[in-house]
Amino acid sequence: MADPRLVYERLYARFGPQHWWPADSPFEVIAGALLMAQTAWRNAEAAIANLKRAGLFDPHGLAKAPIQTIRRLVKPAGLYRSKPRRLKAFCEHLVRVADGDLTRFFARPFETVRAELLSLPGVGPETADSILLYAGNFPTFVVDAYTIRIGRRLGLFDEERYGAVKAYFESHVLRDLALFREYHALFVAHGKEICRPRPRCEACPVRDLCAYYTSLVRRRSVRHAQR
DNA sequence: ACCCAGGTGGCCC
DNA sequence: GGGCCACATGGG
Repeated sequence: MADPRLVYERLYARFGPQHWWPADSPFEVIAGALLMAQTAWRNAEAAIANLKRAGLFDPHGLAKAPIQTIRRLVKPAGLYRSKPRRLKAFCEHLVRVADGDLTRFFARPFETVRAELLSLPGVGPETADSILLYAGNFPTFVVDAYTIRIGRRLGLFDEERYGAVKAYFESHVLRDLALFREYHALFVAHGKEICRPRPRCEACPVRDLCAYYTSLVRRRSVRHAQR
């Protein structure tokens, strides 16, 4: 079975450092995480740009702004009936518990912050962990659709449940902030370019480790032999 | 004209 | 716990 540390080395060698999360402040990481769900990143990016242009890109401002105003600005991110409310709800919460100060917000025990995030609307496990890892500097492993697809195809695990996949990486990879950040980012890079719904295995840097590819080749050679 | 994207919540069994 | 579905936009 493939070693997840070796997979990391290969992906890093192929794709290089990803400089993730793509944002210039912790608050932008959070806004991005909330607006990104089920949407191409460029659309979440456009929504953030609109908020910035409108001078409405800060916790206090968004906590006070009318939902209609936020809706108009974040429209390119889609799901406009839920995302504006999620963004506003987070900001209201942040203002309430930490006067809008993210440093204070994160200066509490990991489990406390994680449970709080999960209680907010639109914040599920992936969004919560992304925020904790990339904005809060907590070494917690982020699992997304790419992580599950790639891990399953490689044969690392046969699991789809968020907690189970997260536990797999946290027990098989050294718990390190920079490493966890880079690993997740590399999964996304690999998933976007290679390990897609229709995979491009010819260009895959880990295909020799991959259970999916191995069985693909086996089927192919059987068919060839039958001719 | 489809299919897809770095999910989440609601509802049912 | 699992299975299914709606949600909305913009790009391939």
